Amino acid sequence: MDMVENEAATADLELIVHGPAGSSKPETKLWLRMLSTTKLITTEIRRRLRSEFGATLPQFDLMAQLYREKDGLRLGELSKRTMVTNGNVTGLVERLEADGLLRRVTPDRDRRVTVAQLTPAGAKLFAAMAAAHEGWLRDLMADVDRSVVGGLWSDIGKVKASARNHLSGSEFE
Amino acid sequence: MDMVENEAATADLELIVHGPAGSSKPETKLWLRMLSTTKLITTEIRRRLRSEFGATLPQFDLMAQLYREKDGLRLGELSKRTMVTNGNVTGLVERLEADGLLRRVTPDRDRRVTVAQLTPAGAKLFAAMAAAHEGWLRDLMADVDRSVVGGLWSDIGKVKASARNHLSGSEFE
DNA sequence: TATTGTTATACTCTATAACTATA
DNA sequence: TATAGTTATAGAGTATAACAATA
Repeated sequence: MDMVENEAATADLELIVHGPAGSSKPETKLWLRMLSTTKLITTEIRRRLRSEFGATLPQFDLMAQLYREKDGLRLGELSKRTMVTNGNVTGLVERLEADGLLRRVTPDRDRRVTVAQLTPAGAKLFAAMAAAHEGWLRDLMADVDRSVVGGLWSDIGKVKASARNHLSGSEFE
Repeated sequence: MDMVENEAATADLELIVHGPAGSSKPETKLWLRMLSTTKLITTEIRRRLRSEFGATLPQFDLMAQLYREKDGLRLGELSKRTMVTNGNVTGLVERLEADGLLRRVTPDRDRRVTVAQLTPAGAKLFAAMAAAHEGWLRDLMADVDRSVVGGLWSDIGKVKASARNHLSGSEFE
């Protein structure tokens, strides 16, 4: 990931919708800036998760939820927290279970329920991924902050100003 | 998309990596906030693009690039701008061409090159999508700004403060 | 030989809906 | 009847690498 490409891609995305820079509404500009930034970062994070840990971002998200809940979570709750549909949570969980990273348990009190929880191997792997992840972010944000964060700062100010015009009881400031 | 779910998802993502709120580094917090926000918005944008226009977000991105370049773009350039690999650009372009939204042309001066350009139908469809898109964003940002934008504002300030400690010649402010 | 695209492959994700078992 | 998950299906996206045509 290099600086030149970052800036090029950011500039492109700013201009996606309505041509010349500055012509979009503040909401749109903020959104495009966040979209380009998160795309740059997620692409790189995904690449590293895959090459170094054999994991995907959705899997990382799911494991993160379970890591915080030592007793595990029901699949429906996992679905809500990860914003992934029930049916697709089943598939995600199956792949992780096949790798020995989590297990599924059905409690006797309600046999409709399935609770997923990390195995020791899963918890260990997640801890390693999270640690690496933190370091990656520090580096990646350092790459993008000069070109993007300053712009975000400015865009957010405009969205806030714009929001004051049609929101009552604003919680800003 | 409702407010309660937005806030829940945001809160969850903030806590993904290191447990209690506030324990993560500023870069990580900003990143998690942007990730949760963009995920909420992209999910909804993708849903509406599909149901109202039969398009995907990558297709929208690609068409946006071509919309700005009436003479078209070489596939390699399209690949760079959309951050999609060459091989996958071929697939994207093929699907759009099959729908009559763009055409591929090979210039005589260099027969290795393929230039893609929107057809009139493609330009018309993109204009309609972009207009709708702008309205969707205004609504969606209004939904999330109270809970998220204020937090972004605060997080960015911390990243900037943190960056001042290891960047020379900062372009902030 | 280097460049531009294409093809091939394998997996994963996403969306939708029908279905099963349990309550 | 309602709820929790599972299964089925179809389409797209993503990553990698080998390949063909042209320069």
